[in-house]
Amino acid sequence: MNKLPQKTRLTQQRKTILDIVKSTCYHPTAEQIFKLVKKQLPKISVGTVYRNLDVLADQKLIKRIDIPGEPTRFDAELKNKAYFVCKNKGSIYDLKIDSEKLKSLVNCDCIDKIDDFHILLFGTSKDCPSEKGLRKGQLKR
Amino acid sequence: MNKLPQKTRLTQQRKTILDIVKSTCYHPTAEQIFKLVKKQLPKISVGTVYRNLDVLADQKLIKRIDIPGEPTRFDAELKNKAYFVCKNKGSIYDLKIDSEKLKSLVNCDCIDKIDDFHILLFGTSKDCPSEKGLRKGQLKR
DNA sequence: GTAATTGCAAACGGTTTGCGATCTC
DNA sequence: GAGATCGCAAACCGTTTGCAATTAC
Repeated sequence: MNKLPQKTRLTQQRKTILDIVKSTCYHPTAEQIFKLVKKQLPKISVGTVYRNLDVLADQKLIKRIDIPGEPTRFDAELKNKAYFVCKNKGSIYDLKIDSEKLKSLVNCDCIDKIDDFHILLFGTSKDCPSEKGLRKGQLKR
Repeated sequence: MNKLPQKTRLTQQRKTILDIVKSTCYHPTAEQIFKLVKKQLPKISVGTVYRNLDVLADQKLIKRIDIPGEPTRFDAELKNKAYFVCKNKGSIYDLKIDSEKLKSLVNCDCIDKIDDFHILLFGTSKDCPSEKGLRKGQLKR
């Protein structure tokens, strides 16, 4: 939610960062993105990554996923309305939630307008990944 | 989610911290709690506050409220299932949400069991506090 | 008595920022 | 050329931690 400049530019760095977020099926952290970009642009610095993620998020090209106690992750799939975090392995599954139905669950006359929501569910998944394999939404640690 | 000791003790510090969280109608941060406790126990240190908040949260006597980009807040009202964050003034309103209805909104066969959820709604409140007054749920900044 | 807890202070980790140099439009 | 962005490194800020001293049970 910073002030964007009047005209943003499509630099190599910004393009590469966006491509990486778009192409990963899991939801990488800034640190992970940094490492991945570095393979293509070895001179890039963390600051640049954070600044670009800020810009891209302000432009609504990507979305932040804030999980308490973990570094922020990023998602280029904007239609994901919620995330399910499996306790066992730290996997994250994307959930689509009907915004209108959700709003109807909320009873509070103090609310004028709901612009956005941030929903995390915690629990265990049925087919919880074994030690061996990595699955969609799972971070290597 | 740390390992609690076999027997926890009710120290002056822990009692005071719990009392403060229970008695405030807004949702204080660790820092704010620290300042308030200090009035009663001038020698207390931040570390003690954080450690006690951890213990109390593990004992389910209080609840964390994690709002992206802000320090963690604490709530002694455990029945609050969600929070509404007013963008204009940073006010937080407590919401009760029907857990079962919420779960029915989620369509994902990967989920085995939902233990907990964490819901934040962002928007504007009808009677948004003016510059003059402070209201329930609002932090002085 | 002994395990839990404290105060202190230093360290941590993710993120931000100020700067002069370098790009993009 | 002007403004946006970069790389670098230091700073930031909320939180955690190691340790010797103290306290609750």
